[in-house]
Amino acid sequence: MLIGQFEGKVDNKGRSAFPKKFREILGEKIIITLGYENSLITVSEENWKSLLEGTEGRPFIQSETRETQRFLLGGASFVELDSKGRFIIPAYLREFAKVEDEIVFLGLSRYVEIWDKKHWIGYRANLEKNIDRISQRLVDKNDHPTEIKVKK
Amino acid sequence: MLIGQFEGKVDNKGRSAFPKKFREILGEKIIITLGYENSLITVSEENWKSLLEGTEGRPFIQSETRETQRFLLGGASFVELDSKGRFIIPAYLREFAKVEDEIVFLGLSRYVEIWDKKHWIGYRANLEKNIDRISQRLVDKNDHPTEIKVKK
DNA sequence: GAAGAAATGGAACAAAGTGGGATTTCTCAG
DNA sequence: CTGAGAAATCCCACTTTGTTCCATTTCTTC
Repeated sequence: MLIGQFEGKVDNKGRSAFPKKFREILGEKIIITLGYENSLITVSEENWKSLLEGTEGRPFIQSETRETQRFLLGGASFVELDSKGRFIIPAYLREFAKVEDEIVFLGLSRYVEIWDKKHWIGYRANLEKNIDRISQRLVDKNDHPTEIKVKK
Repeated sequence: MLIGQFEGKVDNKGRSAFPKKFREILGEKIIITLGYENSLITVSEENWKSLLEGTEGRPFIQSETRETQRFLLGGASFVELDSKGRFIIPAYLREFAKVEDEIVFLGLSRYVEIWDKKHWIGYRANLEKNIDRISQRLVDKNDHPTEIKVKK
């Protein structure tokens, strides 16, 4: 299970070392794509493929299909770790996540999020301030099943 | 499978270099035609026909069928890459896609979309609003215990 | 504190991208 | 039918980028 938080950095060639602990679980071949709040998501190849099932073979003349595919396929990249466990974050993803120098790897059960460190610190500060309220809402929601289906 | 996105440019002779990764999959002879949202579609000869599925075999009396086919078929061009992997986007397609200087190649499984960079950035900003909905599926799927594939 | 493993940074090498110029082809006018 | 001009194509060389490998430093463990 992927848990914990590790810091890393991106060198001047865009290279970044994947934390050892995570590497053992995710494998050498990983998929990196756009995530929430301008973070990046990395998942194993297997998990990625299982997500794609059901999106393939759909008529591309439907606009919904096109949008989903542009996001899932056009936004994702297949990366391999080098012999030292390093990989290159594609330029457009670095741009998206506003990655500069220092980054943070977050183990979230089955996947790993990558954040720009400054961005993460700012986000976390906000999160900690509001965690009581957010958790409370989560509890409230779970106590009222009828409200769960509300998804923005 | 064609995934990821790459940036490219059109030189002063109208030439563009097709990204290496895509070239290896598509081959040297490609078909380029009008796409949706003012993008361009490039596809290998083999996949061209399967791409048209969904538009064929429908009653010809439907004007939508005729129009969709005129759009896709009538706008198609056959292009070959030069020894350096470069090709020329036909003038009418450059006009259609409002291609100026910088372009973006999007790998979408069986075909590649080409966008004017500025146009893509604008479109993507809108697309990112859907990130929540789609990313949630990626994460949800990974959290379902029944689907976990146990790794060493 | 020493030995081994891992992380980091840099240098060297290879590959791909870019631009310019020369040659060929095409078109249109004389 | 022929020649000039423009456009397209080909080819070569330079620049930039990406990749691999190696050496040094840092961290762990015994």
